[in-house]
Amino acid sequence: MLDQKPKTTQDQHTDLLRQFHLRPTRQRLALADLLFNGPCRHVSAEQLRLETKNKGINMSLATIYNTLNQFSKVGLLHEINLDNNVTYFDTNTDHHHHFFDPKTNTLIDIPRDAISLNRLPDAPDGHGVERVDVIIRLT
Amino acid sequence: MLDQKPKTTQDQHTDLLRQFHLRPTRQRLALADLLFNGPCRHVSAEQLRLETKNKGINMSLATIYNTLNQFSKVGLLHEINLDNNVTYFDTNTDHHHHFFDPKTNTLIDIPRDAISLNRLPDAPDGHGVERVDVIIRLT
DNA sequence: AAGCAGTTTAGAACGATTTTAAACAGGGTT
DNA sequence: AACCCTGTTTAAAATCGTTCTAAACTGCTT
Repeated sequence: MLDQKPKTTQDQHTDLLRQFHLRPTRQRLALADLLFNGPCRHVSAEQLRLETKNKGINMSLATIYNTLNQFSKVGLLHEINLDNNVTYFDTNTDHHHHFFDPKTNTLIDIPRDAISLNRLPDAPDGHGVERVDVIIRLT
Repeated sequence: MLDQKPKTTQDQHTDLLRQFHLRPTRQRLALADLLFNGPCRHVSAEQLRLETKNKGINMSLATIYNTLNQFSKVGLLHEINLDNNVTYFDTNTDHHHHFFDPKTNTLIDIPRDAISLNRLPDAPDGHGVERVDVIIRLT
């Protein structure tokens, strides 16, 4: 009888990356680990650079940018831009909304059904609606 | 009997600037002319640089940035940030919403009452709601 | 006309992000 | 195992939008 090895989160991330035709490299797995274990996050490239550095993972900033952009392109992350012209990456890719605290540049998720949008205007001619984002700016 | 001179838009802009304790300089009046005559606009600093250039108005890019920031600070403009990490300035400072066409990086105003937001979540402890922005991303 | 504070300017500096071109590493093939 | 090909990573340079600097200038009051 063969031992059925339990699937580690590493293995899961490997599978995930392969699904999107991204090679499961050391760097991408390390970032997937930071991003997709635990609760949803809103992170910038710079924040991830610090986290990898603190964990002793060696990775260039360019790779972090490349990876975040690739993850976004395949739909594993969602880009968000705020006042400070820094791109944040949201690990929650469901349709949902945000509180935004401009003092701390912090985002807080709002589940989609916590806001009811009745009566939306028609999209201009030749366009459809891709997504509706509500940002509640806090004081 | 003295001739009552009609008030030019220049004069109006001069008054406007004085109201906010901004000296009506040549450069600020030129930008006010581009921004506040005609319909509402969503412009970037770079767009205004081109417009002034094309009109033969000499003005450094730094002045355009300074002026746009000052106008925003006193409430004559509203800043908006989109995907491309460029700051746009909205001459419509009423509370309203936007369509956004990511192909052309274009914003289209939506009057406030064209969208009805029922049921908003409570702001997190210690915070109030400053503003609610709805961005309808077009295809 | 004089003087002062506020304004403009060119250019340097800055921070976030992308590009470059060369080294490297998966993952198949033999 | 060694080999190869292509995709990936890398450090460094380049780019882009924006802000800062320090010197020149200009409204405005006296």
